[in-house]
Amino acid sequence: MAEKLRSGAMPTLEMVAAQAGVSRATVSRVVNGSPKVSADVATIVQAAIEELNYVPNRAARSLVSRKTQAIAMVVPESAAKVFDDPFFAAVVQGVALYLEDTDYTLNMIIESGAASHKTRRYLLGGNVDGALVVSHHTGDHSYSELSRTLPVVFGGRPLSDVGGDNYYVDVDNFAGACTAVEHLIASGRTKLATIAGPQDMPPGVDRLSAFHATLGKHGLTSDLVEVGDFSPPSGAEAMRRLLARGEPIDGIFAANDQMAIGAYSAIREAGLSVPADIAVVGFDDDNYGSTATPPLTTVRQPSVEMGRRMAEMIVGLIENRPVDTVTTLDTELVIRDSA
Amino acid sequence: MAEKLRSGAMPTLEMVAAQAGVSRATVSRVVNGSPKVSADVATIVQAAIEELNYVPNRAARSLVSRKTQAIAMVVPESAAKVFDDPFFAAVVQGVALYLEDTDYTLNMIIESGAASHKTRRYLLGGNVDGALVVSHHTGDHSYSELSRTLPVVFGGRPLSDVGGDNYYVDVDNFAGACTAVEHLIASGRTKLATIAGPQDMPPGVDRLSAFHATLGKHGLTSDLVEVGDFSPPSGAEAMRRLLARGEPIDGIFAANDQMAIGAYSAIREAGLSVPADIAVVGFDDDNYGSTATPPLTTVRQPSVEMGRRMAEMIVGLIENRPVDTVTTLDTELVIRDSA
DNA sequence: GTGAAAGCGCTAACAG
DNA sequence: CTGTTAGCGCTTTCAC
Repeated sequence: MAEKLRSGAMPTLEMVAAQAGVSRATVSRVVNGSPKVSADVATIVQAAIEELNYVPNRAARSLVSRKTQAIAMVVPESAAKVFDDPFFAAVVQGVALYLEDTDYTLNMIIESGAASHKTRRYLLGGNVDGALVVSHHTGDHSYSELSRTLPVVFGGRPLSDVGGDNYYVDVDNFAGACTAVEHLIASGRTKLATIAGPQDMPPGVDRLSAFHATLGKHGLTSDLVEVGDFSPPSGAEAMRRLLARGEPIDGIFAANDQMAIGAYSAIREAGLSVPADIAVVGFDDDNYGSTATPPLTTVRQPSVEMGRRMAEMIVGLIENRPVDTVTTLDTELVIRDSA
Repeated sequence: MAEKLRSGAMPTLEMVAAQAGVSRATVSRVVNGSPKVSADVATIVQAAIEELNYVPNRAARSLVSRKTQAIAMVVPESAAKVFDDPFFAAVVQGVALYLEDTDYTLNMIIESGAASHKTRRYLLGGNVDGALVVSHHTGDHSYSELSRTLPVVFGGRPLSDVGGDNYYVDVDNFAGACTAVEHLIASGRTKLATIAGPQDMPPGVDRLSAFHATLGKHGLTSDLVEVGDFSPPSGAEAMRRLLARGEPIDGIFAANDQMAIGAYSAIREAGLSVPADIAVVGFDDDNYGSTATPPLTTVRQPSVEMGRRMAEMIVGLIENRPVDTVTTLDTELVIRDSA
């Protein structure tokens, strides 16, 4: 055994066993915290582990346990989007933060267009124990089928939750949008308009219906609705169309901050000012809004928390713990200077 | 062998061998593209692989090859920073995009403060073949020592590159800042000031020295320098201090966009306007600047490309290909409305 | 060119 | 409680 100990390479379980004068099985038990090991032996083994600075080999462990201790995070292809949307970074952060305290590893996969097939192969190839799919804005659940083979948790409500068997965590878009519109009304604005998000995305749909619902609740109505694609330019366009209608507008609810910022410029172009002439409230609370002039009143969504929950959920699923199918997170109105 | 084929589980190399009527060794050779396999046999095997939808088991492969085919991406702890700095998201994206075409997997590790020890353990525990460390703004290379044991590539020049043996890719901060200041001068501004970044971070240092150097080149000088910490509020503070000096200023170069945006508000507070009274140019070209009013003239740094290069570098290092120690990326002046 | 055999480091029955 | 015995799925000499 002396020969083995002298090896400068990474220490193996066997070396620890030799060092501690026990069998590999015992070392394995200690490493895995098995209860059936006498305290003293455990101590000896622990010492040997420390001394040798032993770290279990993941590959070997995976091979036999059929578990990879890895979780994939699939981010939609649209390279540009990941780059422009601070939301993703926040979610990833939440996930990583949660996983930090577990034995799981986070494998990032950014879908590069046509490589979707490759991604599937990877996910189904036994490379990970579970997958997290962020489809927040798109509601695209083309990975739904995967969940039959692999635990999958989505970020954002599926567009069509057929079967209702998808696990996901989402933000309460409807309620959040309601508080936004309520705020506008509470501050005395009555001629409201909205820049809605794409109507094929859950957040787009929910935030718009909340607009109408809240108006209705106060005996108001509005057909001043223009749709954008969540980008700043689209927000500006939508605002111009709204203004072009010639009807009076004193408050606008934009389905996200980026579009709200776009609206700012259109409003200024028209010689109007925020919030004196038109109050604006957005949704998301990303840095587009917080650093704008004037700082944007908006609805904050707990992105980091969302990531954390997704991670918690997938781990629970992997380890066969009971997990709620859907988790809905609350939003919070952040009042700044635009409304 | 019939029994084995009927298994619904993941197909193994052995099953493919049986299906193709060859030995496992041969299948392995085909899978790994070994040249010494007759074309016809290779075809048969390929067919079997297709038919069974075989995907090699990573763990098993790693176990014997001593390679994990995984690369870690270590992002500094400061949770807030990752969230606020679009730069990170872009770099991660670049890395993921490059790796997409390789057989490597990206393991994201966000350092949660004290867990640094855990991270080291993970990196040294043979879990990855190499590591990418993003220390862009901080220049913190506390992982330098690791590179003696594991291939490591840094994002951003080390604060002190002792030994000069660190591999890293960086952006040409000095040259970039020069173009910014040149632009200011070219547009007729002569009373220049700068909001510098922290002087314990390479970008902070380089961008400031470029400011002085460019001024000098044109026979100008300026002691109108205030330091910020790269955040919007710090930019506002710095601008106020600059203004409070009472000396005339008609152009300011901010070491990054976030501080430039902060400066905007301080300038407005003072009843001045951008760019009429004071021209402003930033650095980074993130969405803080592009969506501001007026849109910020700035120096774009190729963040995605930086990630791509880092990935390329680490893979090269892992596979023992000759790799340049340092890669410096060029920047580009983006002229918008603020200067 | 192709097959046989020997593990890689670890866990999991199964005996004692 | 602890040791023995088999492999997990794959690569890789070493013969043929």
